[in-house]
Amino acid sequence: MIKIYNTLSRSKETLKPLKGNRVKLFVCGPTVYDNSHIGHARTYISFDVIARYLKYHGYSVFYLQNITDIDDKIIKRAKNTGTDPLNLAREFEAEYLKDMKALGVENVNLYARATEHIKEIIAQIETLLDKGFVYETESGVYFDISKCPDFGKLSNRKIHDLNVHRITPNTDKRNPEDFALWKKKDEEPFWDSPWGLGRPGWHIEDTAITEEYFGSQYDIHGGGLDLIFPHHEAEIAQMESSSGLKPMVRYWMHTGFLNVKGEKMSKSLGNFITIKELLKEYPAEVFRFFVLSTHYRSPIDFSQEILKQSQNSLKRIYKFYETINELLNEDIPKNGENDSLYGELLEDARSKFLEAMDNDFNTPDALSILFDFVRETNRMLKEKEISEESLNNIMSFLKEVEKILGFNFTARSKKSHEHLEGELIDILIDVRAKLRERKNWELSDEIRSRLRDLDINLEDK
RNA sequence: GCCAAGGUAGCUUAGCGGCGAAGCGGUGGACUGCAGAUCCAUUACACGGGAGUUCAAAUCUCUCCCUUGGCUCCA
Repeated sequence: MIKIYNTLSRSKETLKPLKGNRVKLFVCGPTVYDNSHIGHARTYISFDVIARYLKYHGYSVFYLQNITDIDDKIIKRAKNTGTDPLNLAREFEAEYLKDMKALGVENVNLYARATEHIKEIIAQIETLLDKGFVYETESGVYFDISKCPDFGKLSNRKIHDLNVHRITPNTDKRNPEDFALWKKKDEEPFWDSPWGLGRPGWHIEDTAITEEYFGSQYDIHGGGLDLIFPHHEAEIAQMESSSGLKPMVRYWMHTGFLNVKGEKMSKSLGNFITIKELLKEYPAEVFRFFVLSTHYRSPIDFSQEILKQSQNSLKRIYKFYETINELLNEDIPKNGENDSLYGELLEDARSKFLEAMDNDFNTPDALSILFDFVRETNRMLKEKEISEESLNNIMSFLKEVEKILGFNFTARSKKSHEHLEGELIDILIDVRAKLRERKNWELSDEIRSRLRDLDINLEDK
């Protein structure tokens, strides 16, 4: 039984999908006007593991993500760089997908672009107009928040609390809190609509897209903590008003921020590190470990030092994998008298590991159980002979773990043996040079002749 | 002002009513020709301050302090 912390109820609830074992998961995707930073990566890695675990648990997951490819920021950036907004969006969408691939985020079934769902967006706005929840002005179409008494239920806000504004509200709205569904624009990029040329507001694309692929009600909606208000609040207002069905989403999940020196990492603060920059210095799995060593809802503070710690911690698990792997290549008995001892240890670890994951995807807890298992097994290996069967069982558990958490122990072992040839030869050459300095001709000649056997010819000047 | 998240050993974090947690780091030891890995031990008076509830509180209540975020675009 999986428990999920639901932002809406502020408590953990047992996951019960709307239909059988099918889970419809939607996570807000990026606005593609620039390279993504590691704060975004934190969120997408978190949901990657969530999707992985749901699948492991036997759910059939439809993981949908939108791509915001039309937006003021995109247009502004395009203007500044003298490019076409939609081309710019395509370019950074490709970069985003590359970044995700590099991070091992690979469980999204469908990416849906806002600009390819203009028809659905318009249809939804029309429904809302017919039902009287929205109104048209000279500048666009707006949602009338006063028609939606439970607006604010996700962020625990009352409409009358929303009277502090740091920017001057657009004056042709009825209430300052009303938000745009359609912005009338006579400048490209624009689309034709019943209200003239223009482009969609930010919130409407998500509900139009989810309605198209999921229907008006679905299981899980995720995103960063910063989207709760106003974005997700607006989504609820749009979808529940348009369909008349509540709730639009059964479980709202929000990831905590990634901070740097206690401050939120964000584009506007300029304190961000892009995913590409990060991956130049550290392997993706180190960052993944760093993300998973904190619960997805907690804030996480980024620094080089902590990443170094993560790297060391992860090494411990990798070493353990290698130990098991090496033992498997040795000549050992198929079965042994200690099988039940090893089996007990393993089953205990496995059930606790899964229990931790069941509990709102508590990856730090799960990792700590894994470390316990590593230590205890290492200890037992020193004293009790292990059999092939026990080793195989441990190995299959490690494979489960790597699949759930998205690590790749095997590839890592391989990687360390690739592209190594040249460097190994350099070492031999260096050592041989030192031997020759000491006039140890016998050993240096042996190195040369054995390399020649491998078709590698060294010629001394 | 209003909402939200957080303050747990040197560091990063689990735990969220009752057996003094995990990893990293430090120190000592075992094993090694040496190193590494591994194991053992140890280091850590652990729970922001104060009051209360309870047989029992890091865990519940109240209050105060500190940090961060949202109320504007934001994963």
